Amino acid sequence: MNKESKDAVLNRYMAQHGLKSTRQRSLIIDTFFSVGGHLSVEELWSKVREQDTKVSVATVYRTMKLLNDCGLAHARNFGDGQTRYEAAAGREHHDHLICTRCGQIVEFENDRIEAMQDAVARKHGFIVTSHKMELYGLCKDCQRTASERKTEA
Amino acid sequence: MNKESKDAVLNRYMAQHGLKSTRQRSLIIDTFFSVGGHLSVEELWSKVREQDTKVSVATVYRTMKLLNDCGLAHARNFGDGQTRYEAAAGREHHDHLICTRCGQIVEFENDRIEAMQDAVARKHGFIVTSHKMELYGLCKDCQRTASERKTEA
DNA sequence: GTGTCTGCAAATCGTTTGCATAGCA
DNA sequence: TGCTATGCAAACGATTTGCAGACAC
Repeated sequence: MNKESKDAVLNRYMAQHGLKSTRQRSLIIDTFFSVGGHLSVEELWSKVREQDTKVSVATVYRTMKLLNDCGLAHARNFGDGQTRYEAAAGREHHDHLICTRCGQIVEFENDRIEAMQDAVARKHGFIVTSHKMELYGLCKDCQRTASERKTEA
Repeated sequence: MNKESKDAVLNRYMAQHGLKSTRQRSLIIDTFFSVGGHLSVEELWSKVREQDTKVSVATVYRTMKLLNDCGLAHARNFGDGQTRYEAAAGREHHDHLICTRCGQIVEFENDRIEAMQDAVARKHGFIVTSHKMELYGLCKDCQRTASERKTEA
């Protein structure tokens, strides 16, 4: 059903904007949703080229912008210099835990933090429309690696 | 006294790394700390050039990287495509409220949110070393502007 | 002196765009 | 047919780098 509503959103959006469905677009979109995670355009492009060598980066950029505009994907920026996209259809808002050693990204959500953010904003006269919260640190595995290294040294 | 410790940190860092104090570096650093706020390299460069027309952007980039490395400045990324720097010496950790209409940036800190972030991370096996939290929305003035517009329309 | 800086311009990196051609409806 | 999409390569904006001369110590 998630699948259906995704296609529905996409079809409606494309119809409303006079956009056409093409082989490349479908391939890119299918690949994006089937791979999942937080993909950079570069990564997605290489996945797509496993199916069709001729697709250009430009098309991947254009398609991801389209998915972002119709709300099916969210552009994210984790400080590594490239934009990453994540699937957004019917998903709750969430934030990220990022391991600075291995790059693993874990999603989480916490209503109490969100409520407190609103409270802080209100105190400063702001009305919050969106926010970004990223926690950087070491995941369980990398903590172990780090302590092993210390022991070895 | 803040000034003294800043210079102390800088001098120690420069001595340890065999770096030299130059006219341009001093000018850039002084300008950065005296202007304050969240400066892009471009903005800082233009301020610096009011004093010395000959300074190149490259030097400003190199100097800000230096300040960042020795911990006196923090690089920030508010999604407008350019890196912004803020003074960091002896300041508490804080987060940002950003007005999406006028670009105003307000700093705030909230220990309870930070505590909850740590708790969430722990639940996922992470140890947090740093984080980024930005709340985007409308500041008081821009809310008024927005509602006036609605009234006019 | 000698090794670090600086300015300049060229290079890079991620991303966007113009244009002629290919493709969907 | 008519209009959108694609691929390509050139254009972009922010940032970095190689190099020869300038400067600090």
